[in-house]
Amino acid sequence: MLRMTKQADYGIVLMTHLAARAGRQFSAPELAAETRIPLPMVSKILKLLVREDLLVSHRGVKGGYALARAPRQITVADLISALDGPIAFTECIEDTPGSCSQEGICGVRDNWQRINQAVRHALEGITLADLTQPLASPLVQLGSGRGAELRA
Amino acid sequence: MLRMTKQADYGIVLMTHLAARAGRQFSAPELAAETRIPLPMVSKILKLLVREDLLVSHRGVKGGYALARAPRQITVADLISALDGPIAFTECIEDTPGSCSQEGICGVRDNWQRINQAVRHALEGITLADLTQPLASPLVQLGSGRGAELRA
DNA sequence: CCAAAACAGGACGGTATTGGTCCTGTTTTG
DNA sequence: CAAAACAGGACCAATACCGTCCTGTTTTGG
Ligand code: FES
Ligand code: FES
Repeated sequence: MLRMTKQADYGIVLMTHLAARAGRQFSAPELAAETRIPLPMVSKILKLLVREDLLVSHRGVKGGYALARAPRQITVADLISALDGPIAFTECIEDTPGSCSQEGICGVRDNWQRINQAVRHALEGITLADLTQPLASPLVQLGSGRGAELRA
Repeated sequence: MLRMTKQADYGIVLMTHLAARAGRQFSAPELAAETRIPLPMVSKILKLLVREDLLVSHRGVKGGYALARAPRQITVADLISALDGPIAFTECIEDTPGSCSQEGICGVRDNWQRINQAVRHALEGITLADLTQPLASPLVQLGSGRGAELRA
């Protein structure tokens, strides 16, 4: 089906929520209530995002989470990498040779890179700031944005 | 980890192999031998690709498979859709309302589309023809025009 | 100084999806 | 009519994911 994990999905919802109300600080229970995402999940996800330096946390009774950078400087690619691990869309991207049995005879090796780049590039082209804007011209910042250049 | 399934991975290898030697017809055992992919898998995948009209098959003793269209008209997106199902990168793309619990309060709804489009677009931008070319300047054939702005 | 609220960091099991094999047809060649 | 190859599924084993829970540690404020 080719989809990202629910963790990343949730993560984007949470971060968007946070970005739309930037400045303030939100606790996990608070975010869970507002997004209707089960609290344990919210908690788990936020913790991961802190470790990846996309959020900063404040402990204690009046604790909570806030964005670590400006919305414009957090991309969807960042979020997905943080929550689902590196964007290794195809199998043979590891730079370590020998990891793939094909290697010697494989005619696509280099092309995997190409595909990975394309996807990564597309995801890097979308920031949290973009996601908070209600998308004025419907779906058409694509051609002008990243990703199109891949094609020529 | 965000990767496509092995089926799609294999599929791309197989199709690239086929595209590089277009015109001819290859049997499943033949392809299995040349790509070192287990025969049952090869068979399974090729059958799927036939159903999706990306390959044409010929039965009988001297049977085999050949591309259904020109390499330039088969995109990586086609292959992935055929083998892994529709590219529904995020959860809430179904146009049928009610499929998501968030719906009412969700501020990202429209943005899922944006993300999906970006990924799909990127994958539609790569054709089999591209994959058969050994990619001259390493990963930098981005702006069709030779070595202009890349720099850095 | 202590209790409550919130973050930190893992461990854990149930479930869905995938990867891979195999079996039983049907079509074609010679 | 036998062999080679495609067609179409059924079928498990392993894996990854989703979601929960438990045991700390830090901060607030009475
Ligand atoms: S498939 Fe692994 S190197 Fe090509
Ligand atoms: S998350 Fe489903 S509609 Fe927004």
